[in-house]
Amino acid sequence: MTYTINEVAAKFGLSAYTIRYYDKVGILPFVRRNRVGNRQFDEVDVDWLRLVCCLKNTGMALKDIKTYSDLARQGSDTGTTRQTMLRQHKQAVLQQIADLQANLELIETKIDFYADPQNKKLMDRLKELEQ
Amino acid sequence: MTYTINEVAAKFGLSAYTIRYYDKVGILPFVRRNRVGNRQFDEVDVDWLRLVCCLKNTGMALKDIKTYSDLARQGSDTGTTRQTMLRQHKQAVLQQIADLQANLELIETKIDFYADPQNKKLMDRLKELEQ
DNA sequence: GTATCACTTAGAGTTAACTCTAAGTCAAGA
DNA sequence: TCTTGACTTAGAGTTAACTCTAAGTGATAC
Repeated sequence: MTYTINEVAAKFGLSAYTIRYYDKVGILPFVRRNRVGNRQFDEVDVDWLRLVCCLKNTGMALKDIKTYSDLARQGSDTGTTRQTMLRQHKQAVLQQIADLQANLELIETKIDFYADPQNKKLMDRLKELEQ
Repeated sequence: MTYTINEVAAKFGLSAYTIRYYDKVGILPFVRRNRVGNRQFDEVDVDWLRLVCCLKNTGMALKDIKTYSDLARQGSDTGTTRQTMLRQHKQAVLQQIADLQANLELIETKIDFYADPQNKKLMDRLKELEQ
């Protein structure tokens, strides 16, 4: 089973432009072409793109995904280097989650603040300045 | 107690350029100036900037933070509207955390994949193509 | 009094990540 | 055969969020 560029784009909620852009910057190293020259994505390519999207959606910059892709293109000798990259990225993701949870507390505090009518005056900086 | 632009920049890990940019786009609506015209941040401004950073760091676009700021500038009548914005943003943040946790699983799977020497061949797409 | 320093402004430049346009190729259907 | 549709490319344009430059002001240090 193979997929066209529009099929994989739909599968991952991306545009065909984006997929071509990813190919252009070199993070889709294995995608082959049919006789006409159109990209033909197989299951391995789809799995690869899933990982690319995962790394992108967890905040990895495309230039770092490129580094990772270049290692993959070099073959299995780079396995431990790739693993190290993912381990470090995992820590970054854990940190992101912790940061989001900390920020969530401030957002919740602020929501509660608006719920209390006693705070009406504090919601209005200009009134404060008049005094 | 008041702070200069460089002091608040340091406090929040931003550059003075960024603070001026935030002021320019209108998300620091209450900051006053001293006789010379320099920005003078008081505790309320610092609290406001803390919230701005919180919203920015949880993925709210500056144009939405601007909308929120404009509401704040209009006074306490907009309290419930602001609360609604924060409630919706809270849901978006919870979704982000859930998405990060889901992506984390794929990253962990991939780390484990690299840990198993049995997968050496699968790490090398080119070898696969030779067969 | 002059140099230095921290600030000011308007506006230009940068970067990442797309997003689109224009021109072209090929295959299938009427 | 002609048109339609899905793809191709190179390269230009867009957007968000800064980031910096140039020129200027006013207070303090020598």
